Amino acid sequence: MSVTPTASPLFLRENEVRRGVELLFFGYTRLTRAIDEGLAEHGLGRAHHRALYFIARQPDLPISALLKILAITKQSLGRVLTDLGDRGLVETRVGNVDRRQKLLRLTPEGIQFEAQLFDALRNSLASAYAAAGQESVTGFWRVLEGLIPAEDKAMVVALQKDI
Amino acid sequence: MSVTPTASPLFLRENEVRRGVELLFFGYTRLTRAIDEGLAEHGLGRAHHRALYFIARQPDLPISALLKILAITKQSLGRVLTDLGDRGLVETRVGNVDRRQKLLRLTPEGIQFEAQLFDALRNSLASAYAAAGQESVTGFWRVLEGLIPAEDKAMVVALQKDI
DNA sequence: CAAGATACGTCAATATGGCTGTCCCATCTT
DNA sequence: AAGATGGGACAGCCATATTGACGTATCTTG
Repeated sequence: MSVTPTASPLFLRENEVRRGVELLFFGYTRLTRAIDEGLAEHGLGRAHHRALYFIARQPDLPISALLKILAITKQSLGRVLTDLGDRGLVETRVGNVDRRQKLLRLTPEGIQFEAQLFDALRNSLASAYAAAGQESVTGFWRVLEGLIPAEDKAMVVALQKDI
Repeated sequence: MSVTPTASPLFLRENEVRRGVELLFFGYTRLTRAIDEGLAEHGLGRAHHRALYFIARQPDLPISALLKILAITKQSLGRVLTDLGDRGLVETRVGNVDRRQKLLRLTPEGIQFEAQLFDALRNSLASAYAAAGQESVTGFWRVLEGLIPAEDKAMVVALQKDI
């Protein structure tokens, strides 16, 4: 420990914080752009991909769970799910434990389409992982986890528990 | 080196890739939410903040440079800059080397407002950094840098060179 | 100097993805 | 039987992005 008194690290890191803000902005937006072309082929947008992605991740997800994940309104999600249903990418079945629920899953075409989009994400992320090295990947995850508020963390962990 | 042949790491990391996709999604969206309240007080949105942020970062930025950073159209940026100008947060001056250019900078009110928004970002990011530790922060940066296409990297480096 | 390229502004039309508020129905819980 | 919950649907609105076309001032170059 240094003898020199230092101000709280929380208030001494403007440069590091700006760097993080900028890298997050560029990294996130560039990653999402990787799939725009594939989406446009089906006349879909990024909102559709987000739904598709999380349905692929947790088949038989109830609508209420997807609403929590995406943190948008029922109406906004409704339009997206209608589009995906119309294109035969997503289907619903009645919940077996609670018949009010509709459980979402991808159709075979939906599975194939999501996999195609995921390939683009994998190409981008895997090459970033490879360039940075495994220790960096761990750090990448740790920092991002720290950005997720405590009340949302359980949701994210649930997505990843069955990996 | 293992004797067992392994497939290319670029195609064996579905779990790691999905984890990255999800953490980036939640981390990025939660970080951006941290400033919504402050923006709403002025009737502004996230698009305004992005402009404000990069103008704060590089005073006397020409409009063309901001267009490249944000990667949106002139028309979209035009509205944002009009709003910021109307509220007295941003001002322009004619370029001294090239009189066609308009150099953007924040007014004193703009500087103060940007700093207020930045405080919220700093709180979120600094606590994530602190929880993860410095080695993690380095990894976080490295992976995100790997997500930025080569043709955009110079732009990001330019932002950070004067840190 | 004339011609073309560049920086910026602006008009009109359009798309996407969010929002609020309200109301409804089916089903589960108590 | 009453209330809570899961989901759907209506209407209207807002923020942010798009394309294409055109105009003007200024810089660069043959």
